[in-house]
Amino acid sequence: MTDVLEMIQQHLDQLSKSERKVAAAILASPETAIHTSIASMANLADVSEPTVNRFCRSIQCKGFPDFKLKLAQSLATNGSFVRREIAPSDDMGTVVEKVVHSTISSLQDLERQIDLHALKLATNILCDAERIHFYGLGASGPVALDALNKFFRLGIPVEATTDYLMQKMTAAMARPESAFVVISYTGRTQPLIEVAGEAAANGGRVIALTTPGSPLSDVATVTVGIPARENTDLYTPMVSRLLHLTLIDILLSGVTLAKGSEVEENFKKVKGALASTRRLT
Amino acid sequence: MTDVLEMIQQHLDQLSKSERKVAAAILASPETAIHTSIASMANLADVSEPTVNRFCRSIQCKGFPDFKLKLAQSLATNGSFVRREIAPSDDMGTVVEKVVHSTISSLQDLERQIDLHALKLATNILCDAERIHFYGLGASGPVALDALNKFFRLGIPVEATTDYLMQKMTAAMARPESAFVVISYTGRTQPLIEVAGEAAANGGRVIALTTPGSPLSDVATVTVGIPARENTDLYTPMVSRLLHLTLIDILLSGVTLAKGSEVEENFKKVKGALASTRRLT
DNA sequence: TGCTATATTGTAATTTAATTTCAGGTGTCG
DNA sequence: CGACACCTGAAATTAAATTACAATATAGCA
Repeated sequence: MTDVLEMIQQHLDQLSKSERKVAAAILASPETAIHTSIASMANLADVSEPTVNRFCRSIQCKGFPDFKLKLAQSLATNGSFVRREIAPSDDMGTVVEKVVHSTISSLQDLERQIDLHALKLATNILCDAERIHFYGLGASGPVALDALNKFFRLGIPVEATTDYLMQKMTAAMARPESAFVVISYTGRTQPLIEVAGEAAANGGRVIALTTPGSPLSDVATVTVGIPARENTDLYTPMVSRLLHLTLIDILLSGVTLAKGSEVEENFKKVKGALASTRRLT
Repeated sequence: MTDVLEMIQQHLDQLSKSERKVAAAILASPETAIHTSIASMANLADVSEPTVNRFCRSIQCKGFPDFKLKLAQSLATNGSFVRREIAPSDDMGTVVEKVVHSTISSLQDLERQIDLHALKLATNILCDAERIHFYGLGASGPVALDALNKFFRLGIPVEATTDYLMQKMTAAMARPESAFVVISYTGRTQPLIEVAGEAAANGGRVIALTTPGSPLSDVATVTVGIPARENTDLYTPMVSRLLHLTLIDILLSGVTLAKGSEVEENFKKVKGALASTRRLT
């Protein structure tokens, strides 16, 4: 489902002056927009009724009623998961609710904002790679290790390096057949930028799992990620890893699909190997 | 917000015969109901237009348009996050959507099914602990390491052990002031059950992040987790770590709240230390 | 069984809302 | 400065929803 509010933002520059007035009025209070007729909507935006109608058409709706419907839907989906700070007075149930909802909200942001083209590029690089390196420092270290756990099932050599010196050494040996997935939430961690740059300079394909437009992003072949959210609150749960893990899930799913049957038997082998470590009762 | 579909079910016995026909038609395919006029709706239900209108009034709506709006909203909130398997024909956008929605759906399950009492107990154990150990093997290893990254800010000794022998050794030295967080999705990994049992036998407090009722759960002081979901699909993204990371977020939030101001300054120190590794441009 | 009272339903009229048409205006570019 | 394209809104048209009312069915009761 395509979100209407998003649609408005996207088409904002393609709208005429009066149509923009309508957009502004709706963005100012979407809740009211749902419950008013086209006439009062025209009043609120200080334009004529046909203009409101044209506005609806401009953002890919059949008409005003259709627009109201779509708006109601997107408010229903977006409104239910909000990011709220945890307060000292919260009980356990509230903490659970706030953490989970914040996480869901971030995932929704991810879905909306992710660059599909970049994702496709990254998938292609990973598919073609003869060897994959995952780099992470600090909080992103475990993310790299997790990626290792998932990707080694592809049946090609995969490494996760969380040690700066090891990263330097492996980056020095980069070749065009090597893919490097460099993980950093802010994309401003100096040592990581350095090794990513070296890997790229030596011919390696570098996929940055980071904030687009960040210094790390600049040295990478392709950047996969969404803008970092300012995070001033002490109690704010750290959703960055969650997002990166999900991105890695997405990349793995994409690669698995592309590689098809040759990978499936690897999955089965791994499942078999694990079975013997399990206790049934 | 009161759900319309729910409303229909509730008022079903208070509706007249023809109105029930309308209800049936709508429940049969709510999606169509949104996009049709009152006239065609009357046709579908084989009743007259005013009857459709009366039906809307009976279920606490102002009229047919209002009903359509409410219906659209409740469909948007309830139906939108479903777990769907990834198919070879999916394009990148669909893969993203399916992975993200599956993840969100799992998080919603977590919110609904989590045992708040167990969570509170676990938080208390962690608050009282003088030392915290995180144990994980295989895919849960990175989760343990991630927990380390988050919890060391509490200012007490924290360790993450992903090596079976190291786990055996540290478990042997367990004391009542030590808390052990043992992470396993299925709760059936034999070596982990063993070390968790040893830690408990030596007097340690053992928090199991795993499936309730599993063998690991049996040896633990308290179990935090939700039932494992059968996972037969090859392409199904692995959401278990996501859930465990979120649970750790929740635990940390709980402990941070309980400890209050003494922890806050630690957070600030950590932020300061990281700042110097960042590049601003 | 047959009658009345009440509730239910549909037809037609009315009202309301949304859309289209068209004319007047505004800005732009040669 | 004039011609063209493009906004914009007034008025007309069309479509949709609602109301009023009449017809029909249904239940209760003698």
